Amino acid sequence: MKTNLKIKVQALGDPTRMAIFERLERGPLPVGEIARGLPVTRSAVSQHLKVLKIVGLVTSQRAANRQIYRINADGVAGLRDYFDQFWRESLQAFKRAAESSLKERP
Amino acid sequence: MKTNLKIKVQALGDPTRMAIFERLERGPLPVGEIARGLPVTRSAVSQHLKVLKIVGLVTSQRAANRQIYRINADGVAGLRDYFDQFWRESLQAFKRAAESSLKERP
DNA sequence: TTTTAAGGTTAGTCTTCACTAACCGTTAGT
DNA sequence: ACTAACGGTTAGTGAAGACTAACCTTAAAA
Repeated sequence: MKTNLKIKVQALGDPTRMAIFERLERGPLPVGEIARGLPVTRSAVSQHLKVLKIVGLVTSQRAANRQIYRINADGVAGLRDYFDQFWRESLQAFKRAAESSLKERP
Repeated sequence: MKTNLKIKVQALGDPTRMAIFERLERGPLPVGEIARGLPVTRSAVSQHLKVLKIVGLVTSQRAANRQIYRINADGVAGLRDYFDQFWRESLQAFKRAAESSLKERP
């Protein structure tokens, strides 16, 4: 599942998609509601939601006429875990580097 | 500092930049070493490193001829914290939604 | 001093992709 | 059945930016 992480980051790399993503943080919303307040057309929002859904950052569920989108918490957890792991690894690398440079000039 | 988060994600949204970023996970490297093994020229790598540096994901330090790049752990921690916070918030929103729908059909 | 290697910068090209407009299907209300 | 609202899809366009090539500076080695 590590492969998916890159395309998730890639998906959020677009500012509009990031804005949509943040709009869903507080709870599920229909497409029209998401589009309201964004400086792009509903069509653009729809396309972005499609991408976010494909990469696993949101899910959708229809209620009659409406399509309700919500955050996929598991997808977000994956991102957090990735950066947490990355952070740990780079910190460890930093320690190793500090120790070896300490040996060079004791 | 929350503003920086978006441009950090935006920076990592580019696959090549992500590859460079991951290349530095295990420890600091000079530019040439980073470029080695990547399917782009050293010039491209240099430009990408400039972006990563501006957004605060890497730092650089010169050693004689070479420019050594390393991960900025604080920058990564910011990303992790953001997604962790986002994850918590969306989970909470999910619980709220589940509870209210429970009241509707008891 | 000349040479070699390392890295940053710039100009220009080319590809990617975000966006709009127009259209279609679907559902609920009249 | 007709209408209105909600969403998804497509084609075409435009702009952002990733990339290369050429050039520059700097530092160490010859």
